[in-house]
Amino acid sequence: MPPAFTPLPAVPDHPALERDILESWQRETTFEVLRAANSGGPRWSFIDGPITANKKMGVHHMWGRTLKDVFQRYKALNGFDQRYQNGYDCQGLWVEVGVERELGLNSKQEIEEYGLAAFANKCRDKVAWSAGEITKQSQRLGMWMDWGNDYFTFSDTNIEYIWRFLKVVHEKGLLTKGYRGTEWCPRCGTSISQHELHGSYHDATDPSLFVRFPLADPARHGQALVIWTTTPWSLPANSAAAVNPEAEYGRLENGDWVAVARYPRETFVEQVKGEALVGLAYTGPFDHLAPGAAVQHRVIPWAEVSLEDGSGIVHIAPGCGGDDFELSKVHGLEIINPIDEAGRFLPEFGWLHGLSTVEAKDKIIGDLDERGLLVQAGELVHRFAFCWRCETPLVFRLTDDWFIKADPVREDLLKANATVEWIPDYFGKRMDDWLRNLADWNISRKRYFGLPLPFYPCSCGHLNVIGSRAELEERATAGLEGLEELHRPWIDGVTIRCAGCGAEDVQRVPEVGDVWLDAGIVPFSSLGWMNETRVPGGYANGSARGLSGADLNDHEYWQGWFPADWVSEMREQIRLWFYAMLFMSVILEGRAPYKKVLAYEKLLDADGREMHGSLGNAIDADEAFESMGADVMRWMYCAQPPTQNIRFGFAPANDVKRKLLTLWNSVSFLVTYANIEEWQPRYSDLADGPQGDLNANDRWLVARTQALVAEATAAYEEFLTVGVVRAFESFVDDLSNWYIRRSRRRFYGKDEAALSTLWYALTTSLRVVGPIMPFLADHLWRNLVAGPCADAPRSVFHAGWPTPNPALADDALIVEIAELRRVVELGRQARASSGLKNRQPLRRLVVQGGDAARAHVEEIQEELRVKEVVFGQVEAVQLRVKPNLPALGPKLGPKLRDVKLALESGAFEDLGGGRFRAAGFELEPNEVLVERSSVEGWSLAEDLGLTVALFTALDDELLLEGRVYDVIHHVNSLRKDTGLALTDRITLRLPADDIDLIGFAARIADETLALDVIFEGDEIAVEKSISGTR
RNA sequence: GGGCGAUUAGCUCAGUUGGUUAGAGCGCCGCUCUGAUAAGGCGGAGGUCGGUGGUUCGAAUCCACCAUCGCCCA
Repeated sequence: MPPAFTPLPAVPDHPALERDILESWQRETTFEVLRAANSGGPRWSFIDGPITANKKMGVHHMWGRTLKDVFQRYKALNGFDQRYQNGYDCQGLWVEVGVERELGLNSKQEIEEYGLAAFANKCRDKVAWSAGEITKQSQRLGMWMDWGNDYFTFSDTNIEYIWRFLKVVHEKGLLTKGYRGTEWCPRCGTSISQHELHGSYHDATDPSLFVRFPLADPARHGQALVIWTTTPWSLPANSAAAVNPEAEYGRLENGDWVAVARYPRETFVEQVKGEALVGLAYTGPFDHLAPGAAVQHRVIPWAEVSLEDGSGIVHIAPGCGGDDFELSKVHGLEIINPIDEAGRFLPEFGWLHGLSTVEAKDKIIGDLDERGLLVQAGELVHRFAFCWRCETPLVFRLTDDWFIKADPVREDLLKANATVEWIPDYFGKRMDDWLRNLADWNISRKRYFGLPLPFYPCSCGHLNVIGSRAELEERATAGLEGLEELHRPWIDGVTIRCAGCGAEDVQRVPEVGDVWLDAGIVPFSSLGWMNETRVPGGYANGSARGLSGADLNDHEYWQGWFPADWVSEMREQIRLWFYAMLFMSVILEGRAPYKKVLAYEKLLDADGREMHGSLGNAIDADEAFESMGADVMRWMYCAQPPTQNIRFGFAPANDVKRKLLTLWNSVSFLVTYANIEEWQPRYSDLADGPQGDLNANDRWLVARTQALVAEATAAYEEFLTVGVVRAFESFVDDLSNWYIRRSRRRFYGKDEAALSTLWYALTTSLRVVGPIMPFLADHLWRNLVAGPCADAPRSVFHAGWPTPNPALADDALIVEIAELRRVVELGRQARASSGLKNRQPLRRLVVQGGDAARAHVEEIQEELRVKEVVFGQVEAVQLRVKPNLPALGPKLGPKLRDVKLALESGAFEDLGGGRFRAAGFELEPNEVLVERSSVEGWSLAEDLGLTVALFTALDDELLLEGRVYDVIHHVNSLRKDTGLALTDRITLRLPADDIDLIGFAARIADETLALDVIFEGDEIAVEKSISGTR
C-alpha cells in the first residue's frame, strides 16, 4: 500500500503552494461549486466598497481585501448565500489627474485643447487597465469574488441612479445653488469639498505681516490701525478691519493703534475699548486699484479676534476667507473676489493682473514697504490645506456650486447611524461627530470625466432636474444622436425643453458630480432599487460596456439584499463612503444602508512611518506575494486589532512564518509516522471524534480542539479576526508543545488512538483557520484529508464549518491538564534553581495544592525526571501568610490594613486546619494564602495556591543513573557530530572505567540505536554498524 | 480651539467586572533535548504601567488636570 500522505519539505514554500492551490481551485471550480451549494440558503449581504481603479494595489489595500474575503469565506462555510460582487470606482479627480499626468497636461485649458472626447476615452482605458490589474492581484491574494460581474460606477446605470437621487433631493427642496466660499485648488480649477480635505493639512511657512491702515477721519490724521495677516494676496480685497470689542486698544507715540495686551511693554498715549473704534473709516491698503477704491473700509467688532497672536486687529477680506465671508453677511460688507479659476488676479487688479497668489506675495510686501505701510514682515509656520490630489496649496475662493442641504436631514442621519453596530464602537462616535458638524454637501466639480449633473436651469428661472435617461430622451430637443454615453462631452450636446416656460434650448450646467455620489448610490444601483424587471447584463452600459457582465437587478432582488448585513473599509471612509451611502439611503429610504461596519486603522511600515514611494519604504503587493506569500500577509492583517495601526514589513512577516512553522512541523510529524506505520485516517472521525482507546491526553486534545472551535466561532461572529488568530496560536502551541511532546513515543509504534487524535485535531484546526489562511489550510487539507479519504471533499472549503460536538467537550479535563502543566512548570523552576541538570534524576517531589493534577503522577515523574511524586503537605520551617484580598477586602474594609501588616510582620497565630488569627481577627482558610520558604535540602517553587518542593539530595543510585543519562547525551551528540542519519545503527564503545554502567547497557543501546555496546579503551566512540538497520 | 484614541520590558503588543509577585512574542544571556533536528523546549536579566493629584482597604485599570503622539473637526 502506498503511503497515505505526501511527505512535507522541511519548510513551506508559501508562494509555490499558493500558486498550486490557485490552480486547483480553478481546475476544480472550487468557488463556483461552493456558491452553488449555498445558493438558496440563508442570505448574508455584504456590499463591497468600490476601489478606485486608477492604478495597481499596494499592500495597504490588502488589509481590507483580506478582511472582506475572510468573512465571506466564514459565512460561506456556514452555508450563507452571498453576492460576492466586487466594485470599481471609475471617475472623478483621481482618474482624471492620473491621466492628465500621463498625457503631460497641466491645466484645464490643456485638457480642453486635447479634446474632451479623447480625454474621456483615455480615462476609460485607464480604468479598464487598472481594474484588470486589481482583479489579478485580488485573485492572487485568494479573494473569492464574482469576478467579471463587477460594478463600475461610471456605467450609465449607476449615473442614472444618481440622477434619480438628485431629482428626489430637488423635489424635497434640498438642492441649492450657492455663491459661497470654498477651498479651491488653483491647479485643478475646482472647489474642494469638506470631506476631501482629509489629511490635506500640512505645516507650511507663510508670511506674517503687520500692515498700517491709515485712519480717514481728519481728527485722527497721522494715526493708523496696525492689522495682522498671513495672506498678503488677500489685502487688495480688504473691506474691513475687525477689533475685539471687549479688548483694550492703545495708540503708540507714532500713531499706530494696536491691542494693549499684545504689547505689554509699550506705553500708550491713548487707550480705549475696542468698541470705541468700531465704525471708524480708514484708507484701504490698495485703494489705488479700482476694486479697493470702490469700498468703504471701516472697523467692525468681532468677538473672535484673538489676543494670542498678531496685533489684535484683523484684516477682513470676505472674498478670501470663510470667517470673513460670514462677517460680510452680518455687517453688510462689500465682497471682492480677486482671483480667477486658476488662482490668478483678475484684470481689474491692474499691476497684479495674471499673478498667482504665491507670485503676488513678494510684490505686495515690497509695494507696502515702499509706501510706508509695512510695519513688520516675518514668517509663521502653521497648518495649511493642500489639494489631496496634486498637492497644490489651496486658496479660498468664492464660486457658484451646487449643494445638498445638511440641516434638514441631520437628525435623520443621526437616528439612522444609531441603528448601526460599529466595530470598534468608537468609530460610531466619529460618525456622529461628523454628522453633527456636517456642512451642506458640495456636490459639484468644475471638471470633465465624472457624473454629469442633470441640472438644466432655464432663463425663466425654472430649474429642470432630469431623473433618468428615458426622461432625458423624452424632453430632448437636440443632441440625442451623438449621445454615446452619459458623459461629457456627449451629454453637453443635448438640450431639453423647459418644464416651466417651454423654452426649447435649455442647456445642462457644465459641472460634474462629487465621486462620493458615485459610490454612495451603490446599495441602490447595484441591487436594482425600484427597477421593475431584471435586465441580464443590464448594469454594464455606458463606459462600463464590455468591462462587466453585471445584471441590472430588480426591486424584489433589492428587497432581498438591502440593507447590507456588513460592510468593511478603512477608517477614513467614515466621512467618505460610509457617509455618502448613509446620506443617500436616508434620503431615498429613510434608513441606514448597512447594519454592521468593521473599520480599521492605518497601514504603516515596520518602523511606524507611512509608506511612501519617495521614502523607499513602500512594499509592492506583487513583491510581497512572492517573498512572503499571501497567507503570511493575510495572517499579519488578521492578527491586528482594528483599533491599531498595523506595522507591515518583512521582519514581522518572518515572525509569522516562524509561528506557522510550528503547525507545519506538527503536520509533518504526523505525516512522517503515519506513513511509516501505514496508518489510514477515517473521514467520519471529523464529525464523531477519534475512535479507539483514548488516553487522558488524547481526550484532552479532543476537548481542546472543541474549545478552539468555540473560541474561533465566537471571534468570527464578533468580526474580530485577532481573536481567531490568538485562539489558533495558543491551540497550536498546546498541540505541539504538550500533546506531541508527551505522546511522541506512542507514534514510534502504531498507536491508533494517538494517530487518529492528532489527525482529528490538526484537521479540525485547518477548518477553523481556513478563512484566514486559505492556501495553507487547503494545501494541508488536501494532504491530510482529501488524499487518503475517498469520501472527503477535495477542498476544506467544501467541508463546512465544524459543528460543536458536546460529547467531545470536557472543560474539567482542560482544567486538569492546565493544572498539570502548572505543576510541571513549577517543578522546572525548582529544578532550575537547584542548579542540577535536567538529566540528573532526583528522588522526590512534593506537591501541595494542584489537586486536579493528582491523576498525572507518572507524567510529572517523566517530565521532571523524579522517582517519586507525592501530593501532600510540604514540610517547611517557615510559613508566610498573606491575606486573600478579594475575600477579605469587602469583609474588613479599612481594617484590612492592620491584618495585612500583622501577617507581614509574622504577628499571627496558627489555629490549625488552615485557620489563623491576626490583629484580632480569625481568618478562615479561604481568606488567606499560605506560602512556604525553602528548607535545607529542598528546592522550592510556588505560584498561586500551589507549592512544589524538590528533594535535591543525591544518593549513589541517583548519581549512577545521572551518569547513564550523561553517556546517552554524549553519544547522541557524537552521532550528530559524525553526521549519522537518525535511523543509523551503531556500535558503541564506552570507556572500560564505565564498566559499572553495564547494568544499564540495554537502556543506553536503546536510546542511542546501538546494536553492540563494548566497554574498552578510555574514550566514548561510535561507529556506524553494518549489520543492518532495525 | 473642540472631539476621539493612545502612552505598559530594548522592539511589537496583551492585560477581562479595580485584587496579592503586571504578562506574551521577538531580541539578549544561560541551560536543555537529540526519533519534528539548518527544528524544539526551559530558565534568567530587563518595567517607578507617560506625569501629578484624587476616589478606594486596594489603581496599569475609575476620576481630574498636565505632557507627548496619532487621528477627526474648526
